[in-house]
Formats: sequence, structure tokens, C-alpha cells
Amino acid sequence: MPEDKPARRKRPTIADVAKRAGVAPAIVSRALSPERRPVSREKRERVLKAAAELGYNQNPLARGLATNSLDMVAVIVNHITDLSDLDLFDPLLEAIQALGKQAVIIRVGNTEKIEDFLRNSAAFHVHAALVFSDFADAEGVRTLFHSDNVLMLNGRFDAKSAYITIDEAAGIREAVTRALERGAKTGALVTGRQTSLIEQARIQAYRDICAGAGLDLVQELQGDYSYASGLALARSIDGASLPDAIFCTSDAWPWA
Amino acid sequence: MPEDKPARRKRPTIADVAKRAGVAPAIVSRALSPERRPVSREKRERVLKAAAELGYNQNPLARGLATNSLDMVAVIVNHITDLSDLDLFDPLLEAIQALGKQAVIIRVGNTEKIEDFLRNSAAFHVHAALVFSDFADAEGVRTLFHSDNVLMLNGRFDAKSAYITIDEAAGIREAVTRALERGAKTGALVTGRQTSLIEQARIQAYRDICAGAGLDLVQELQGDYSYASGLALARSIDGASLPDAIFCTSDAWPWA
DNA sequence: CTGTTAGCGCTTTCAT
DNA sequence: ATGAAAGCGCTAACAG
Repeated sequence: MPEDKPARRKRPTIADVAKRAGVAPAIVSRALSPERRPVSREKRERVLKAAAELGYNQNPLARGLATNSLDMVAVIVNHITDLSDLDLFDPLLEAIQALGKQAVIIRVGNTEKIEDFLRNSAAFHVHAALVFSDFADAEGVRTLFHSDNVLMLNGRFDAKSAYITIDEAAGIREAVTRALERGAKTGALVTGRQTSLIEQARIQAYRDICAGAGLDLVQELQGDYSYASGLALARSIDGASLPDAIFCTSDAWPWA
Repeated sequence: MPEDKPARRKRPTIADVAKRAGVAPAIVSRALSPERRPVSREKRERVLKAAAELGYNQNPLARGLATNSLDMVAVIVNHITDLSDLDLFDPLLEAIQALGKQAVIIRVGNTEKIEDFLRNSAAFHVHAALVFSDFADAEGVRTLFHSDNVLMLNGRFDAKSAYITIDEAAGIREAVTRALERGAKTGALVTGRQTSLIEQARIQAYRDICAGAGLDLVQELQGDYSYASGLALARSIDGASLPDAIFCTSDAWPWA
């Protein structure tokens, strides 16, 4: 792989375009801006022409520095390993790009503190941050990404952050009901990492709903959503006293 | 979601750190640089302390503008929908981040010309670009991302780009051999988008190897790697003259 | 509407 | 080893 060389030839800047079009740099900036800025029709056309001839490309860094904003959104996840992630991320990427922005996917992994993780790596000024990882809190993300547009999807929102929470109780109720209809008297619950607020809520919902419906939750097994852990847990279920039903708190609803 | 407000409070800059540490901004820059720059031990410590107290975070945009490089790598893909993508992208993201860089995933979708796609969106100065999408060529990527570090994984490399190609002939030979061992005389080949160079190479390899081994390739069916297309193609295979073996050029090797 | 002038925050000569 | 100063490329504020 070729090593870091400085760019081969300098790229044309706004000044080059300005010179070629015979206008001031500011005019170029306005003419090329997506917003409607005051520029005479004639100069705008000269600028567009010059820019095209020069193969001019805006430097997002310079723009970002000047406007204090970058057209990027940070997507903060633990990892991308679940089947359901496929259904999630592809449309998400598409949507973000349709907005003219790019997505930086921050994979936090199992780092307990996202701050530790990012301390030495760059913390971007992003347009927005979407937080799926349960390791991140709203204030920390705002600080790290220099943005007030944080959307918390992990339940850890605060007054200043937007959030989406899903009422999973309905689905859980449905699952339990269905199990009961099939004659289940006892059940086991396979859970994921319990530090997740959303996961805690799910578990509590299962307990409450099962209790209310008269289904005896005889076992709670903790995994980490991975196929491997699921397999291991499955083996660990006592064959003799097999519960009638097994519920999983995984993100994807298999019966959906 | 809160709308675009200017950042609530100004973030501390290198100047703030310098003031608090009683040194020049340049010293702060050197002290905080990952590389070993000449700074007296004592001042370095003062700087580090001041930075910590202020909660200083470097602004990557300013750094990028000054150094003409950003610690990001662009990953250019068609989309993320295959099961095998999970196995690929999660470790890839992890590896990229372990290098202290962030990954921007550019989802080209079905856009025929990546340039069209990116014309209006920002073209980043990235440290490197990894190209999986078969819609992108080396020169275009170098230009768009202002980087000479392009790694072509789609077969469309040129003299200046790094590349990785996989010798799939071995695997194909193995697959054909296995089919023959099981008594197959005829076979069908399910292919993907034929504009991909890699795909073309695979198809040719199947043809050559089957011909050489005496297995009669009676059908070639073109899909697009999606489950849906696979299903449709499966239905289209004539039940009466069912071939003995069916080969797929999909990226994931099901028998691996 | 247009051009000039300041910066944005950081790195980097270049003197000291 | 240190600091002053000059930019990186762009946008925004201010005069014309």
C-alpha cells in the first residue's frame, strides 16, 4: 500500500475558482452554497462554469471549521453482529445519505466508558448523533460530538436530548398470551446484558406480565445476544425440568 | 429533536490551554501531539494538566485543515444486506478504530456512477479509502477522497492503487470436484451482477473449471445476491431437467 | 449585489 | 526548547 504522501497535486480552491471567474472568493462561496444567497445570475453562472472546468470540490474541513458544523452524523453502537442489524443499518445509512450527510459509525464494543474510548481518538463536530449503544449517555455524547442534536435510542436520554423509546410491553404481552394459549404453564427468560436500561425494562415487563397472566417464570438466563451465548444457554437449560415456553429479550422479534 | 443551535458554550481551544499553562499555543500543540516533539518535560506536564482541567478536546477539523489529512477512512460499499457483511464489517470497524481512525461508510446503493452520488455531498479528505463497491474505480476514489491510500477490493485497481484480489479458483475447483465426487454430471450456475469484475472472474472460473473437469454447465442464472432473487431463481429452475448440482457465485461460501 | 476583512482552531516554519 | 506569525480553505460580517 502506498505510504502517506502529501496530496499529489494541489486541489483547486475557492480562490482559484474566483480568479478564473473573475469574481471575489465570497461570491464563489455564495454561488456554490446550497442555500439561496444573493448573487447575480450572471456571476453565478460564471462561477459554476469555472468550478466545473477546474473540477473544483469543496473542502468540507474548511467549511466545517468556518461554520462550526460538519455534515456528518455519528451512529454509536456497541457492535454490528446481530441479524437484525442488517435490517437496521442499511436503511439508516441510506436515509442519512439522502439528507446529504455521511455516517460515521462508532463501534464502542464492550468499552464501559465511551469517554475512555474516545479520549484519544477524534471527537467530531457532527451534525447529529444517534445513540444505540447502551454505554453512552446523552450529556457525554453532546460533549464529545459537539452537537446538541443527539437522539438517544438506548433509554438514557435527558431533558435536552431527543429520544425514542419503544413500548415493548405490547409485544411481550402478545408473546406471553400466545404461550398461554398453547398451554404453557412455566417459562424461561433469556436476557441480554443487564446494564442496558432498555433491557432492564424488558425483563421487568416479562416478569410483570407473566406474573399477571399466571405464567410461572421459573428461570432467567443471562446471555449477551450473541448466537454463541444463546447456544450455550440453550444447553444449560435442564432437560428434566424443561419449561413450557422460552422467551428471549433479543432485539429482533422472531415471530414478527 | 432540538433544532440546529450554535454550540451552547464555546469549547476550550488550544489557546485556552496555553493561557492556563502559561505557555505558547505552539507548545500545547507539540505537547499534545502523538509524535515526539521537542517540549521540556516540565512544560509538557503543565500542558497536560491544564488540558485535563479544562476538559480540552482537539478539534479534528482544524487539525485536518492544517495538516491536510483527517483520521478517517472511507469504506465504500454497495449496501449492507448480506449475512456475510456482518462478519466483515464488525471486525473491520474494530480494526479501523484500533488504528485511532474512524470509519465513514459510504453506501453507494445502486448508483451507477459514484461521482454522481458524491457530487453534491462532501468529498472528504480521508486517510484511506477501502473500496468494496464495484461501482467505483481507483482514480475516481482518489480524487473524491483526496487520498492516495486507496485499497481496491473490487478488482478495479490501477497502477497507483493498492489492491487485494482473492484467488477464488481454488475454492471453485474444490466445489466442482466435490460435486463430481457425488456423481454430478450437469450443473447450474447462479450469478450476481455481472458488471462486477470480480463476479466476471468467478463466472469465467466456473466455466473453465467445469469444462476442464467434464461437468456440463447447462444453465446460468443471473440474480443480484439478494435472498429474494435467489428464491426467484430457484423457482425458475426447470423441475423436469433439474441439474445435478447448483453453484452460486455469492460472496459467502456456504460450505466453508 | 459585491468585495474586503476577519476569523474558525490548529500546525508549522522560522527566528530566538 | 520556545514563541511569534503565517497560513490551511472557507464563510460571515461589514462596508460599499
